[in-house]
Amino acid sequence: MRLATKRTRNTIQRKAVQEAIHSLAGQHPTASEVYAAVRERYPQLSLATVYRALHALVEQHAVTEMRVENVARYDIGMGSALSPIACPHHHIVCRRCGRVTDVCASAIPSPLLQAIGEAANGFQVDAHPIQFRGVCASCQVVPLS
Amino acid sequence: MRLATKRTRNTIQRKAVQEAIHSLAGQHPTASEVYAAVRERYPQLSLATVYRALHALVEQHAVTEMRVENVARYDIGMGSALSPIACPHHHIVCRRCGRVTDVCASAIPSPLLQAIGEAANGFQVDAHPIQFRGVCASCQVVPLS
DNA sequence: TTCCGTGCAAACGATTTGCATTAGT
DNA sequence: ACTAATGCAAATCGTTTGCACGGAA
Repeated sequence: MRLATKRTRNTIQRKAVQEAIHSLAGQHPTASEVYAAVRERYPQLSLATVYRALHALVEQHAVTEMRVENVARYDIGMGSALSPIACPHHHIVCRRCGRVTDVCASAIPSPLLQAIGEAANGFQVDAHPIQFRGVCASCQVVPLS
Repeated sequence: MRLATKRTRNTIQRKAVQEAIHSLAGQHPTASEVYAAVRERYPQLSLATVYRALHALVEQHAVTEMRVENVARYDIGMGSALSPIACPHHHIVCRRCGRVTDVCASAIPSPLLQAIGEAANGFQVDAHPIQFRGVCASCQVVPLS
């Protein structure tokens, strides 16, 4: 279990990770993808530091984390002005190519979520992010294997 | 990538795994939890075999697989008569304790899913399973850390 | 008699951590 | 100065795989 520490110092590495996340906004990069992006500018920066910076940024809500098929993916926090969807949103994962698309959270009426919560023994359901699966537009034209 | 093979032989190990899944129905056990259950009766059965059996059973739709926070969890296939919810259903994961609860899929109207798909550049959204997050009834009474 | 399935151990990919060192504050 | 953050390598966790053997078909 990762325990919340101060995490306050503004190091160049942390700034670099934040920049990378911004430059990859909407692409939901994995830690390794962030690492690759960061390395173009700071080749000495280590993967462990990327992980630690990502955790710090998640704690500060500057970055959001999601998990798809065993790997963590990241995106800019909802507060960020650079976000393609700078509001609460859901995620749709393509069952074929694995890409993640955002959808504004307003799509799902909250009475529906309450009903679902009651159907689940009194669960209090989060309004977002809800994770959907499906087939994205580009994969729909590809014949299945 | 795991390629689909014959997987036809009815070994005692495979039957043991299937029984374990049935005895743990509705609990969404991990592979290790299935392993522990199976070992009570067959102490020599290996973890690798549990994984292989689970994959085989998923292929045959006798078992369903889901992923929560980096680990695969399993449940009996929807066709099974022993299922507490023997129909298409969604999953709600408790953000505090991690437990997974099923909710019948009929709760979400399909026009809504279509609208969501269109909002996501023409995604074709699966009717189930949709993964929700929230706080389960028992965790709601526990004060946050 | 085929080969598929098993058990074991080693390999794997993603993530975390211990430790000595560096660098924000 | 104080101490959080870094870089490296080793450790950990869940899962998969190579290989020789055993048991369904």
